[in-house]
Amino acid sequence: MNDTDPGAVPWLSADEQRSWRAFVRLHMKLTARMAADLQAHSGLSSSDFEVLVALTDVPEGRVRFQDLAKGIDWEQSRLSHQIRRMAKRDLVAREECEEDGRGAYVAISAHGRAVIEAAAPKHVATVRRLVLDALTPEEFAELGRLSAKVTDQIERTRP
Amino acid sequence: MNDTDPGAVPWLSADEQRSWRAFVRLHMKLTARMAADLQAHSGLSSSDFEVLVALTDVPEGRVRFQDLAKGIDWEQSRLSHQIRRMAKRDLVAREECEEDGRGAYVAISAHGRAVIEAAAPKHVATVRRLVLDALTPEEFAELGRLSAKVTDQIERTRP
DNA sequence: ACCTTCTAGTTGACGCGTCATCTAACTAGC
DNA sequence: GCTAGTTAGATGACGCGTCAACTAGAAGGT
Repeated sequence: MNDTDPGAVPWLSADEQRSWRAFVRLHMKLTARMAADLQAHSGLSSSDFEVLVALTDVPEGRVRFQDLAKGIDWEQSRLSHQIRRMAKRDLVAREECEEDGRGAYVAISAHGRAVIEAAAPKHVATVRRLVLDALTPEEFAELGRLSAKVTDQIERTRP
Repeated sequence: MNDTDPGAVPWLSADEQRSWRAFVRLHMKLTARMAADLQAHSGLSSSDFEVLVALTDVPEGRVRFQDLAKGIDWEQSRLSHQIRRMAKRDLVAREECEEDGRGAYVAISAHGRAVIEAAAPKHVATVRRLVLDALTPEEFAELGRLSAKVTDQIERTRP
């Protein structure tokens, strides 16, 4: 925990540390605010939102569990729990799968569709207000570019 | 959910959407990987780590609950739960506060100190490997600058 | 047909974070 | 001193996410 500790793995320089902390701080603040906003305006958690968006992205409004999990990069068990809770609130419904007796579809409900269609524009507005409006278009593009670059590195560096 | 929907709040352009999704994806991947890494190498959660870092940042190694909560920007109740769990694992200890009968200190234990001192260099190495190494110094500085800019905007825009 | 093996999804336990609520102790005004 | 209001922190309930079993159906070889 000491920068001058000899023989230690090099700590971050003051500049690096400042950048890193700014970055971490942004993560914290942004996720917290987006979640609060979504909850306040639409009664949805970020997870609810993510699932509903994925379901409205396919025309039929229903997807196999497995495919949905892959699509949003979730563990399958997490999805199972989430869908159970969402079904209880009538945002989605489980449906049997005729082709494969083990499988199941998760389908968006009419209510779920209404909720997500009301929530989405507010969500976009929040993204605009909190992020897009803070940056020039060039800066925002750069942020995206740098993000992609780091993500690539993360995926290249296998655990 | 439709870009061409007239009268709707403007959705993001294709470019904007690509940048935004890259950014969100980075958040997801990075937090997941960092947490997994920390857990694997040191048996600590990100929360554990954050608390221990805050505690080693003060020379006495003990801080009042309230101050600690403010320092790491946590809800007081969250901290209370977290400290209870950490105390059970002998990473920290509660200590009474003589000056204020309501108050309490949370103090890092010898074991906690050993754990964090082993964990910190590995954590820094991971940050370097996953993020710093993906970018030029200029790019990393730019990432920090943009992060700070957006964070400012978020804090300016009060909920 | 039978038996392994794989795959789809579920479930229960447990750690985590939030919210609302509670207790105890400090502070101010009288 | 007493009382009202505030502050420090704890606690219980509940939703969430992970991990490790577990169930049931599909596939493929014999």
